[in-house]
Order: sequence, then structure tokens, then C-alpha cells
Amino acid sequence: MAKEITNREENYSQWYNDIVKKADLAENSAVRGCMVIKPYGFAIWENMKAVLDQAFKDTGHQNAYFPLLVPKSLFEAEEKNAEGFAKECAVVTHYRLQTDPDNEGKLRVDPNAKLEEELIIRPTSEAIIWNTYKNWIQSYRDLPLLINQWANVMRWEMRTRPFLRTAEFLWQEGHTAHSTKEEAIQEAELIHELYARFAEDYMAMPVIKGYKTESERFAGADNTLTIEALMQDGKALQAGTSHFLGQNFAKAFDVKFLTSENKEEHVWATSWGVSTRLVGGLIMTHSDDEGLVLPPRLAPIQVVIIPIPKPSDEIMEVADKVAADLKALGVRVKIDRDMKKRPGFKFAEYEMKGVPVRIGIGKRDLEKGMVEIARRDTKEKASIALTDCVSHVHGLMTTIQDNLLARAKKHRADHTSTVDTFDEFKKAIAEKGGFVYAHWDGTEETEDKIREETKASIRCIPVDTVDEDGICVYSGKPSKRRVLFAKAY
RNA sequence: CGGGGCGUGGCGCAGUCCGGUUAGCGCACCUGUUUUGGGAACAGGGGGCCGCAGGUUCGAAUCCUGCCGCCCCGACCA
Repeated sequence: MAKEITNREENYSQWYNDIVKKADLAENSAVRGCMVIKPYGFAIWENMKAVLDQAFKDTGHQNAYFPLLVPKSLFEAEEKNAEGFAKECAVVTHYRLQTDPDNEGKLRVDPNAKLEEELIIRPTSEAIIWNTYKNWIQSYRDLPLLINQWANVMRWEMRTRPFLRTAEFLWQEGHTAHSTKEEAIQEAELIHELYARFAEDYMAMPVIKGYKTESERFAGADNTLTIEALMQDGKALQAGTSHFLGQNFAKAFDVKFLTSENKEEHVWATSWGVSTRLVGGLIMTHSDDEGLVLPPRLAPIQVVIIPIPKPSDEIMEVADKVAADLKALGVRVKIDRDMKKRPGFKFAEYEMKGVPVRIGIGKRDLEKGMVEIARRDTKEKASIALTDCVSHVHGLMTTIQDNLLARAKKHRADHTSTVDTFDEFKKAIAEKGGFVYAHWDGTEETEDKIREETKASIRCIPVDTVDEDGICVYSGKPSKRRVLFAKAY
């Protein structure tokens, strides 16, 4: 069973790659660092997208779309932002190819088609968007401006991994403008909370909410709020960020508005995003050595019905009826009618693909008025009376969703330490892994030293922990609050 | 950008050192039959400019030169 999936213990990152491949989520493409998201993987992203999109709309945001290419002069306008992303930008320099005179059948870049100004393939869209907002905002009556875009972006990363870090990735990026600082901060916090709830309620992936230290902050932001999840291998995954941008972009792009008192002021801004990286987080939170495990709320197929041959009209009738009744309850259900594949093959296949519930309907069970119901999360199999099947399975959707969240929370609790000395710190990081709460003196110097010596970085300064006097585990200087450390993806 | 490795049917590989029948194996694929309650068996079949370009040779997947591409390990990152 579970042929060809590497055990997590043996090689976690190979296991991850195997899951991506065996569950048919994505594959490498002909383009360096860029993956092809296959239909099943894309369906998971589409489900995430649908929920988030609705949540953004419910909180007053509208979707729009801005260009892929950003003129270099706009890109460099906000200096910190430009600097932060400069090293990983793909740049368009020419607009035409021609047949190569020295190399028949080949094309070359037409040297006469050089662009006057280079175009940057967006690594994020603040620049082009703020240049546009300048024309949209004149008065306090134009505010707040609450825009989201679903888009692809490109960051020329040195090393890539499917979903977790690809050169091109899909995401949503919200860009809002406000008349006051307080309102912008509230917006950033609203989205931060929205992301955290999405992660827990839909992905069943518990997260720590907090804000980033200055060195980990988004380039061009005054504050970066983050949600941090703990993966099964004890490493942290930054799963979503929401930035308070202050007036940095408003000043860089000269976006001003008139207040009701007829005073000219720069607007206040936020930006926020989650990406296809969430799919990677989903995989690494729940899956096991048999394959993918998906929470029902995001699973493209929530229930698969496998008629167990010999094929018979009676079995198919029962399957159709069960499927129809489940659909009526809003359950995403598939009947596998492929009679060429044997049941054993299908069992393994749907386990690999993480389908939460499998219903086996065969002659032997049916004679007793029973069906077989298998849960992907616990791998339990049960014989259930056909008459109870639909309500039982419907109930399992919630049961499994809750169980996955509880399991992930337990894993996180088991891999979270609170330490007071650097020895304890190093031991916790090296032996146990996971999250470590420790006092920090607030300096970048200490942060860097700890990262160098332990590979662990400050994931965030959590918002939910209480103030508590202590001394920095590294420097011994006073500290008012523990921060969250971990090795990160 | 440094260090290591690899390019051979769709995928994974053998063959390369030491040149020589028709380039082979597993998986996948197609057809047929028997099967079908945990990854079916048998029979038959299709598919290769051996990464690209030169060179050496009677003869090159194999030797030589150049180029291209990819993967892994480090510095960068959602």
C-alpha cells in the first residue's frame, strides 16, 4: 500500500514532493521554477479562492485588475519597496523577436527592439496600483478605497518548491487607501483576523497571529501582521500577511486628498495577500504516509462512492440514490464508474488524493442492507446501515473537519516550548523543533545572532500573549514580552 | 554565483569505462480474453534524430571539442 510515497520520517521534503505528484496536484514545467497546477490541485485553490473572495466582498472590498508589467520608474518610486524586491525581479527589455541570420530556424531578440524603459514583471503590485490611485483619489469622499486583485506575480527565487515557493505564483493582493491612520490600522487588523479565521475554519490549520520584527517586515511597510502555522516537521510557515503601509506609498506616489475641512493630506494605506502557498501549508498540516489528507470544507471531492463489482444495476441504483441525497445536502460527491479499475486500486487512489470519506457499495454488504464507510483522517472503516448512510456521511463532514483541526492543534501544542535560557532555547530548536516562546531584547543584532547560531528566526511578536517581564535569552537584557521563534520555510 | 550530479520511447532507468548484430528493461499506453471486497493475470501491439552542434573513425548512445538544459547542496525569499 501507499506505493512510492516516501515516509515522512525518512525524508520529509521528499515525502512532500511525492504527495504533490501522487495526489496529482502539480508538476514541474518547462519553465525554471514554475509549476503546472493540475486540475485537482487547482480545484483546491479554487475552493480557497471562492471562500476568501466572498469574505473580502462581505467586508466591502471590490475586485479589480492591474497590469502585469510595471515601468521601472514607477517600480523604484517607493525606495524601500523597490530595494526589497530588486534582487528577484524579472525584467522585460525588448518587445520583438526576429529570425536569427546566423542560426536557421531559430529566433533571436531583435536588437533594434529595445524598450526605452524596462518593464518589471510585478513581484507585487503596490507601485502600479498607487500610481493609479493617484488619479482615483481627490477627496475624503473617495475614501476608503477597498480593492482586491487576483493575480499572478513573479519572484525570481533561487530555489523553488511546488506551492511553497515558485517563481510565478497565484495570489490575491488587497490594496486599500484610508483617510486616517487608525482606519488603515483597523483594516490591516480586520484582514489579519479574516486570514486567521480562514486558516482555522476552512484549512483546519491553526495559526499564531502576530506582527513581524522590523527586519522581517514587508519592504515599504510600517507594520506587517502575519499568521504563522506549524508544519508537521516542526518548521513554521508564514501563511498570510497584512501590512500597514503608513503614508509611504501615498508620499512616494503623491496621493493626496482633501479633508472635509478642505485640508490636503496624504492617504493611509494597507496591502495584504495570501498565495498558492496555502496549498502547500494544507498538504503539510494534515497529510500522512498514505497520501494527501484534505479537510472536507476545501476538498474538491468530499465523498467518493465506489461501486464494488461485479457491476450490477442494483448497486448502481443505490449509488445514484446515495449520491443524489448527499448532493441535496450540499455534499460534493463523486461516483467512480470506471469498471476497468479494480476496487483495491481505487481505494488507494482516493486515499492518495485525500478524499475525506469513501463509501463502498458491494453486493455482499447490500444483501445485509449495509454499506462500508471509510474515513480518510482516521483510516477507520465502518459498516453502516444503508438507511443511515446519508445522514452519517453528512455528519462526518463536520466530524472530520473538527478532528483535523484538533489534531493539528495538538501537534502544535506538543511542539511548542517556552524557554528562559539560551541553552534551553538551542535544545528546544535542535531536538524538538517547533515553536519556541522566549524573551528577546528587541534588537536586530540579537535577532541576527540567534538566527546565525540556531537557524531559528523570530516568526512574529504574537498579539495574543500577555506582557511579562523577563530577560532576553541571548543578551540577558530586559524584555517585556515573549516572542515566537522557529525555523521557517 | 560557487560545489556536486544528470540528459537514452510519456515516466524511471540499464547500456557509455573498453566504439561493432535489430539500443534493452520496468512502469504507463493500445487491442483481446479471463477478472474485479485493498494497487489483477495472460497474450499480442505501438512508440527512440540516445540533449544540441561539430569532429575522429570503415563504423559513435559509447571517444574528443563546444554549447544548451535540468536536478541536488549553500548564500536570497510569500
